[in-house]
Amino acid sequence: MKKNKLTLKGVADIIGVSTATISNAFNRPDQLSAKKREEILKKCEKIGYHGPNKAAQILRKGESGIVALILADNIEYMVSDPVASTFIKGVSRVLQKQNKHLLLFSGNEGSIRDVSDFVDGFICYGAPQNTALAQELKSAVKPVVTVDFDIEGLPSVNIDNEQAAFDIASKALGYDERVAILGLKLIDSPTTCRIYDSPLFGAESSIAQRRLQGYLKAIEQTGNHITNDWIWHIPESQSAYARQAASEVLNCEPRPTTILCMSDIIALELLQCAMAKGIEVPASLKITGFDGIDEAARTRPNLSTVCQSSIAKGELAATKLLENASENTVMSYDIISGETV
Amino acid sequence: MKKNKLTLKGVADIIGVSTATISNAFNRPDQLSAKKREEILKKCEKIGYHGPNKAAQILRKGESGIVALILADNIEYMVSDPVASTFIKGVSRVLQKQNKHLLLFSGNEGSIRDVSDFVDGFICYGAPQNTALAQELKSAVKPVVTVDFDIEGLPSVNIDNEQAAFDIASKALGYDERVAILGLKLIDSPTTCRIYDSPLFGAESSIAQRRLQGYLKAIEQTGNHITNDWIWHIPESQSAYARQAASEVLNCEPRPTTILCMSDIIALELLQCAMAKGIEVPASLKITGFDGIDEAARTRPNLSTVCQSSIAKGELAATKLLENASENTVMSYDIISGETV
DNA sequence: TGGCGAAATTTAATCGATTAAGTTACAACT
DNA sequence: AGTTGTAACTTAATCGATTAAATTTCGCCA
Repeated sequence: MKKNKLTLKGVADIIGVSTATISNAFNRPDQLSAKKREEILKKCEKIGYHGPNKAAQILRKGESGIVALILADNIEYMVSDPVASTFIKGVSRVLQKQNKHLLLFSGNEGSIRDVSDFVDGFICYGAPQNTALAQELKSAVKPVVTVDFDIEGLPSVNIDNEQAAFDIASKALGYDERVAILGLKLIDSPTTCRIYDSPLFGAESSIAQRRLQGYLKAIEQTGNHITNDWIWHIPESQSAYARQAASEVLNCEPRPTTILCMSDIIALELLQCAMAKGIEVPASLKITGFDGIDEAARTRPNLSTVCQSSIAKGELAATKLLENASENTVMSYDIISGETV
Repeated sequence: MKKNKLTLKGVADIIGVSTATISNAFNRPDQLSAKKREEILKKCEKIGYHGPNKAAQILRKGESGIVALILADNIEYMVSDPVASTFIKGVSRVLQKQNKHLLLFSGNEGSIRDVSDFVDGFICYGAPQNTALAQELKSAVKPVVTVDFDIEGLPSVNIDNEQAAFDIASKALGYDERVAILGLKLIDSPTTCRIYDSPLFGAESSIAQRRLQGYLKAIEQTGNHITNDWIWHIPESQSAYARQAASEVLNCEPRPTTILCMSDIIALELLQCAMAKGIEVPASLKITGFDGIDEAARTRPNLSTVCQSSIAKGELAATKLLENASENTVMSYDIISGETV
């Protein structure tokens, strides 16, 4: 932790050229002769000047090479969720390749203005819980790419959640089913519960709403029906929250014959509960998941689910941001025919 | 994405006071009357000036509120490893509480000088693979805290890896054992292999070396012995890498009676391979892990391992950095008596 | 009313660069 | 030789703040 007080000015004095020339040697090779450039760089190396101060560059150039990844839920949860962390992987892979840096930002705390002055843009993963954030994104000074939700006017990366939900549900549903749904973030409640008549969550249309629409459509088209008290709200895609819903839904009398889950984590937890109770899957209970996490393919029986590539999503989001693209992208997905339907 | 061209100077002109006063209103309440301060803040709010530009502050004040977390392996791997991501959780929890921001930095690429000018400090998690990084940390201009390894002169957070390894191995070892070790990052090789006579990895003493010392000591003290060809090197704590080593070690003739694994991920993979082969654990094969990840407690049989709190480690590392502490901290660990020894 | 000290506010230097515009040097051409 | 064009550098304004030091204001008391 030693102090090096070398500045462009100082170095310029030592070497005997102007600050502009040194700056150009580092940033704009075409502005000086290759020979002088070599010479300058070599001398800088020798006296221990490792290039222009980054903080000053950020101020002057207005760009830092830092991209903020806003995790709509808190960071704590996100890094342990397989889907989210795979997404982060994708983002970081692209950023690294382009020599950019990744700042992790919690959507549930603080304002993006805290960092807006020194980041080059935002990737927001997942629909914001607090509407203030959505508002801030809308009026952000720096470019924004949204993922897994939409905000009017901002470029986004999504799959067609409604269609995907419709597809997987259609695959599962027979003619005369009792259907339940284990939904993710459907309403504004921090605890697992049935939704009954609660208003659906979020002004901005979220993946939860889209998936729900898809499910409902499939249920209707297959001639089945469902009431709100057989729709559960789970606040986060974690086993602990899912367990409670799983237990409740499996205790219903009569028991559902098909349960549509809005994430694999939820579905796997449900599957485990069902097996512990000796319920045969899929013979007397069909289960569908959503996401296509690795673990879903490894379990026995393996899960029927919608597989989307989180890593590709991350890569695409980062690429769009860096390229300042403005259109929305709808990615493809795969319906996995597992052993649970 | 609209442009707001408000600067301190502009605001000062509008409101009719000096730039210093506005700056003080935001940063140093004691420098002006409470009344005027209120008035200024209110007016700023009205004209849409949300406080001093952060980029300029970073340059002027020399602090940004950004902490860089260097992941010695690449980010990609780290966010999916349960131990590392739990650590990140701990770090982010503390930073968030103090209104600091988290920058994720890959240890295997680029120089920390790329960010040194605009971060307030570094937390380096895990021993650097490239020695250049170790060198850079040593001479870093900003504060550094190392975790799970040591660099002379820098504050660190560790458990006593040698003692812990000794403890867990001692628990497993009987009098007349055939012992094998599945080691993590023992040598400088990107593939899984036996170490034979390869030189051990890393100039800086790493957790791998310490754990190995602990194992060897326990092996010796219990009157057993081991040769290098029964020590495996696994480059990263991932199932895929572990699988190969597990398969090899279980095919040895005669088969080891005790296998010491340097991570839970490795141990769990080994356990699974063993069970698939119909080997009875612990009756004919004892297994120990390291780390104490949640999953290790949930498997059947549950794993005998060393449990260290990654979240506490993360919190402590962040706290030390923010407090500019300079001493080393040795954290405690628990020996988990599972069903695999 | 004048004087004094503390509080409030302003002045101006500084943080460390980038870059448009201006200057100098020099080779090439008529 | 004189002109011209281009390459190579330098000058100086600017990015948007912070803060020590200087100045002004003001309350209070003799």
